[in-house]
Amino acid sequence: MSSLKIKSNLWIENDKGPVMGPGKKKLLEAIQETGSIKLAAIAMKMSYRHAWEMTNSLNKVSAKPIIEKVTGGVNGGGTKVTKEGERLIATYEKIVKEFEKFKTKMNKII
Amino acid sequence: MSSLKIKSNLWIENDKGPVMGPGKKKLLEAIQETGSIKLAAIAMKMSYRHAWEMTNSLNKVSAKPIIEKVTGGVNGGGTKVTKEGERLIATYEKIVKEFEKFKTKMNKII
DNA sequence: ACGCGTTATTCCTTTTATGGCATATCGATA
DNA sequence: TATCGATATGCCATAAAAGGAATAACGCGT
Repeated sequence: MSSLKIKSNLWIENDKGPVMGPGKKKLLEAIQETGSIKLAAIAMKMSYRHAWEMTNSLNKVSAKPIIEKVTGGVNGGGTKVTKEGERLIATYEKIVKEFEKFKTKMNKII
Repeated sequence: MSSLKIKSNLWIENDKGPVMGPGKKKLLEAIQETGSIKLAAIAMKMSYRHAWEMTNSLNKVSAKPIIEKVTGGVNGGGTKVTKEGERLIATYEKIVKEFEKFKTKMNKII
């Protein structure tokens, strides 16, 4: 046992680029709760611009839409996470959980 | 089985900061082969400055020296990887190898 | 004391990332 | 058609990272 610790960034990619990581996961969850990118951004204390760019890259990268955006209309519109998006979040959570186990195991041998 | 793939950066830290990652590992190996930071930098096609900063941060971060540098003297000096450095490289390799297994396993379930 | 080749460090330019701000766009509703 | 609130997007200022070039420092051997 030493003071050394394994660290990592972990994310999911497809052939078009990164699909899910810790930042996008949190943002999607905030969107699920608030129903809009704007409110999610406020809740996460990030700029709308940043949040929007994350959602934009999400839909660029995925064949099936991860979020559904409505522009205009009642209340100006809003954003929802699709079933596919929920599935992605769950998959990512699963991987992160397993990775935590892996790190615990490996930290014992270094 | 999908087209999704797990990606990651993996490195080792102690309380002072990052100690070993893919870039530092390659640089240390090049230093082992060449005996100097300068030649290692040339071999890796990176600037001496960049290579030097990496070695500098290595010794800042580690209690036991990872590399030994000699300034001046015959042939101008040189740099060697210590036993501690070799141990670190080996540890990192071990972790990366195990992590590759982990990724293979996880990629089957996503 | 000088030359040599390497490490060590400074300075300044270029590039890239970050972020705010303003504004256009959109579409149901009144 | 005017309003409203959210999405969509461009512009520019600033910050931070990266990089190159030049040069100082070092110490053994001659």
